[in-house]
Amino acid sequence: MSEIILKVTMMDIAKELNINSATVSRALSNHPRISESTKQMVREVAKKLQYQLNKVASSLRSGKSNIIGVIIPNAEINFFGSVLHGIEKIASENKYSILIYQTNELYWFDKIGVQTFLQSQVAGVLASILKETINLDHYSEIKKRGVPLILFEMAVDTLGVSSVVVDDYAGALAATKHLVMQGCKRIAHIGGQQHVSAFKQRLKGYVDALNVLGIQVDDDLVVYGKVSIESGREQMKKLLSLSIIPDAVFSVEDFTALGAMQAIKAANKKIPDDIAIVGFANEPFGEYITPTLSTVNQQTVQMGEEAANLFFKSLNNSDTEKFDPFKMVLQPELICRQSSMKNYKKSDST
Amino acid sequence: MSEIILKVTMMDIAKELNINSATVSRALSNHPRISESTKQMVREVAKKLQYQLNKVASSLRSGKSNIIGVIIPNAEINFFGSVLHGIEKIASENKYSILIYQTNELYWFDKIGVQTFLQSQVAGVLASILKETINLDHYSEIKKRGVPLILFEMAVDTLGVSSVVVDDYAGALAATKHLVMQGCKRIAHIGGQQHVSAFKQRLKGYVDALNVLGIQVDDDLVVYGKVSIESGREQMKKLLSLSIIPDAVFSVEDFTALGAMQAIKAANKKIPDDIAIVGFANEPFGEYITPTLSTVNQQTVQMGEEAANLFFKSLNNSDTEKFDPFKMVLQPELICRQSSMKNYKKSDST
DNA sequence: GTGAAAGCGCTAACAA
DNA sequence: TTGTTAGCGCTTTCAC
Repeated sequence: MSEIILKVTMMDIAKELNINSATVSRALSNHPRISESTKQMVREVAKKLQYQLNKVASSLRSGKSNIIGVIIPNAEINFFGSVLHGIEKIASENKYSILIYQTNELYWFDKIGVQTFLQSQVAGVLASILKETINLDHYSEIKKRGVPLILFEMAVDTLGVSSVVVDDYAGALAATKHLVMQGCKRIAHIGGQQHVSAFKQRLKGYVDALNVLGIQVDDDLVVYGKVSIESGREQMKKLLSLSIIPDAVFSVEDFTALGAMQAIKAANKKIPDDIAIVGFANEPFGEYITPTLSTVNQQTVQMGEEAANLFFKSLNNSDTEKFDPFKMVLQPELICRQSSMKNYKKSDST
Repeated sequence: MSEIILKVTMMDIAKELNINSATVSRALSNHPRISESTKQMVREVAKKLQYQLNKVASSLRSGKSNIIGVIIPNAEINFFGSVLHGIEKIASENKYSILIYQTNELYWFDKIGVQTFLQSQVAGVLASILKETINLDHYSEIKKRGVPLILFEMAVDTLGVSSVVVDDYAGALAATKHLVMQGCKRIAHIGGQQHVSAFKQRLKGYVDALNVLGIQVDDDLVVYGKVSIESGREQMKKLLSLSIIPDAVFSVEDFTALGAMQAIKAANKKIPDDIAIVGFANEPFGEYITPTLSTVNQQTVQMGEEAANLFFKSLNNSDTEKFDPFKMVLQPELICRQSSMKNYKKSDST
């Protein structure tokens, strides 16, 4: 149990077999010009001595590493845990490891994270950049040093790097159309901070859906708040105080939708019969509340997978030619649950 | 924008200043016996040339790395995202980076993860071992190679390593006592798979709480299922079919509790008036369902932080003396919400 | 098909 | 206070 395994190197294997350490290296990496018999012997001794490759030395010598750096705001947030899962899955399949760094949405941390990754000689960086971005110099430094950079969740066109984002506009369009199809006539929108482009796109989708379907957009029915339960509650109260209240709400985000639902219930209105509601983000709780919340799924795991895939593609292409930045836009999925289904079958869900 | 930063080494700085690269190394690491003026000059040139330390070379030479490997089942699961957040926070504060690996609860992945970490020369490994563990040889190999190993969520006494766990017994005790204090007389328990020690401890806490308070444990009121909504629903139906139904349920886990709540509602019983209920895990949804779910908080972020702290402690102590394995037991926190508060104030929560 | 030798970029022991 | 030298463990020319 407590015996200690000493450091064993290729040199040790070479000595044991009276061969050169270069041959050992070649044998272990399955070099074509090494005889099967030698490979066999080397593998046996390696196993006997419990040899483990020293990736640090290997990486230094070859100038290549198989580590990808991932920058996220916070691993505790469901969205990023999911993306991380997707990234690690693909990386793992390609025998790459994942180094993570949390920015906590702070510029300073973000900058240190990038620097640490660069010093660690990562093969690439996958990052979700800050919502409030002042300065992107540290990101262009990644590019300048020849390290592939892929963005997810947010795209920054000026950086000239590939990115994976979800089509917020299409999601909002689908959600709003769905409410119209349910027979809703006065559809309100609780919007988010308009300097966040995703929230702006969702507003645009809402407006365009109504326009396309020949419904006049009523400015009174569009209110703005932050992404929080409290804010949703407040904004909904405003909507409920209108002379003619809405019969549906498309909310920019699930937590805001939750707050709105609380306000609707407090006003003794029925969901979805009096007011139908659709959120955005597919937060896990939506499936468990009463009524269950219709929402838009952002394909988070797929986002991570595609970001990782883009990285591996850029690895292969960089050998031959310049790899053009590619913006991958994932199509979100409308999830219709009780909160927006006027004729839903009552179930025993909570 | 598109200019390229060439690889610049300590040698480049040394040449520029006509000094030795060893002096550069010492200056940059703030060695005490280097003059302030030299340090100043070196730092200036380093900045001018946009020098970045090559941690791979540094690590190979010094034999030390500042990377910690973290093994978790799945980053998508809330619990582990939280723990990861805690670990990364402490690691980051100590200028360490985090390499992650997901096992997906598969032995084979687990083994590969450990091997990858060892090859990457990590300074330590923090791991949540598999629920169903057959073979722990790869974990004892970590120890044999002199790499500190800390377990979280699950402890394995035979491995002789430090661990951070939550006191399941105390949590169950508190939850059950709370139900008694609410005036409940017939308290049922929906248990989990009894080969999982955490679930066993929760059953024990339930039994002991009743015993201590002089309440006879009724075997009919203890049922077992898996950790899932469906299972909770099924087990609750069993309890509801008893000739005298329970007036409270302590459920082994929040999802099971959610299923139970659905079954109670389907049977047209009121929560908590007819049947009060407490879960375990503090899943986010508990705050948002109707009624809000009382539960036991497992201190996940703190678990990660303490695991990382234990690692850093073992780093310091290993220099002087053998570091004794230490089992840190976190005290869980009972969160009383509507589902168990017989006299709760009606609020507008959803 | 294998060996010899050099060197990736850094740090640490030993000199001076 | 700084320089010299060696070498961490590996891979990769260039030989043969």
